[in-house]
Amino acid sequence: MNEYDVKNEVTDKYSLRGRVYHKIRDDILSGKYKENEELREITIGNELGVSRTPVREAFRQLELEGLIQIVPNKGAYVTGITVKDVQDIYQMRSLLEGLCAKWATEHITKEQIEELEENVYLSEFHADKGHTEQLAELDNRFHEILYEACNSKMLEHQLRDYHEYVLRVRKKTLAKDKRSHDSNHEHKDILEAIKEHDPEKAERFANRHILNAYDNMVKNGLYEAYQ
Amino acid sequence: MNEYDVKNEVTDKYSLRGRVYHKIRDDILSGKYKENEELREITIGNELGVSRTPVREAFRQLELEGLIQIVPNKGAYVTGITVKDVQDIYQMRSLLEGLCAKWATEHITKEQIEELEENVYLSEFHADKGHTEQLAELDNRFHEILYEACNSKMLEHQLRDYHEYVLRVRKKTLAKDKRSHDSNHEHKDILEAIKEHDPEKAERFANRHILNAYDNMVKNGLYEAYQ
DNA sequence: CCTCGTATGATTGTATACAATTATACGAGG
DNA sequence: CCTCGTATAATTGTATACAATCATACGAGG
Repeated sequence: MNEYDVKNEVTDKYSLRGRVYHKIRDDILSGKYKENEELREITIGNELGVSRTPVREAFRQLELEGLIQIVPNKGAYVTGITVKDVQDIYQMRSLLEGLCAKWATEHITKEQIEELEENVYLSEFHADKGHTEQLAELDNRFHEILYEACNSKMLEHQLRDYHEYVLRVRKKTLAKDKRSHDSNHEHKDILEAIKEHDPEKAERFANRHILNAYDNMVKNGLYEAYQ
Repeated sequence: MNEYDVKNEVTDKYSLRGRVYHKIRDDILSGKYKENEELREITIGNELGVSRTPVREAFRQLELEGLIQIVPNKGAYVTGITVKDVQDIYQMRSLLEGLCAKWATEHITKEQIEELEENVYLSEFHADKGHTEQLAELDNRFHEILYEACNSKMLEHQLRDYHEYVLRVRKKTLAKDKRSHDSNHEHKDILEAIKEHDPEKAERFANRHILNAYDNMVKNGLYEAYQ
């Protein structure tokens, strides 16, 4: 985790705006707010015990993300996230995670490779034991290392965004024992390709990895909440 | 242009926040604000004749885009955009524009195809005449149609973002007569693949199109402003 | 009964006041 | 001379007051 994110985390934790932002975001992603529902600044402010100012700032961010739509002088309306949105993001992520793995192959450090190796090793252990919480954390970290290693601020930023977007869905997916072993194996493949300095191979494995995660999700009907 | 964007345009035109947001954004992208420069709410507010409130809201959006970094209780610092950022975005765009063309092939309407045909035809004319303004507009529109046709809110949103990002650079690139003809030809190739209902072919052509645009930009050293 | 205009209330847009936090300067103590 | 702590100034964070805008209700006029 780099400096940028540490600071963002601080913001989110300690500022009202950050808390409001995440609260609304979660409520939209979790389906608490329905499509086209109108969000009133004062109502949400009262619910969270803050004034309109932090709520407004949170609205502006959510608008930019496309989660709500603001009509001037009128109101904020939930855009929400559909099954198709999740599906599309997985397709887009597949391509970009591939690019990330490719670039990471060319820029990764010794230390990062070692952390990936440790990560893969530990994941195997926790998968055997069925420790879903730790698995989710390790999976996060595996991808996070690649994001850092790809040496592209833009790609890193983008993939983190998508990653967060599908985090809820992904966590459920990994809860399935079978998938967690497959996922580990795919991580191992990506790591091997990186160690062999074969960027194209790493790209293909990473592509496949995301698509497999998506297929598994569909097969298990684990994204019904997003209808 | 869909309903969503019409409304956003209204926002940007008539609200102080929208104007402030675009002003700062342009100033960062054009290099007026240097890397790591501190942006003070009150200073910018005074410059634009508005209070801190709209400035703050604009800051929040810029932070989410990664153009500035906000340190709590301290200040906002310009992250800026480097040559490498532009380069990376072109690589990412290449993949996503490919995906967009692929999906567009599967969902495009008769009317959209007709508009593309008209677009390509008109572009040839303006390229001959050296009408750079119209060419830029037509090029925008060509990609815009594909974004609409791809039938994915997420991908559409993302590509519009990137497109805006590199707009300044791209406009300069098209000013070169040679490139504008090549670009038109590539547009024609994409359109033909779509008409043949060959998604993979459309994807490859779109991939190539963006990479060519990038290569041309590098070759002409047209992105020096972003050093 | 319908249409249009106006009045009224609700909501967002903006400005500003005040609180909290941070950085800096400066002096006491060692 | 250096270190540490405190006071002060500057800046952001938040709340609130007021302005502008929009939606609705209602009544006059046809």
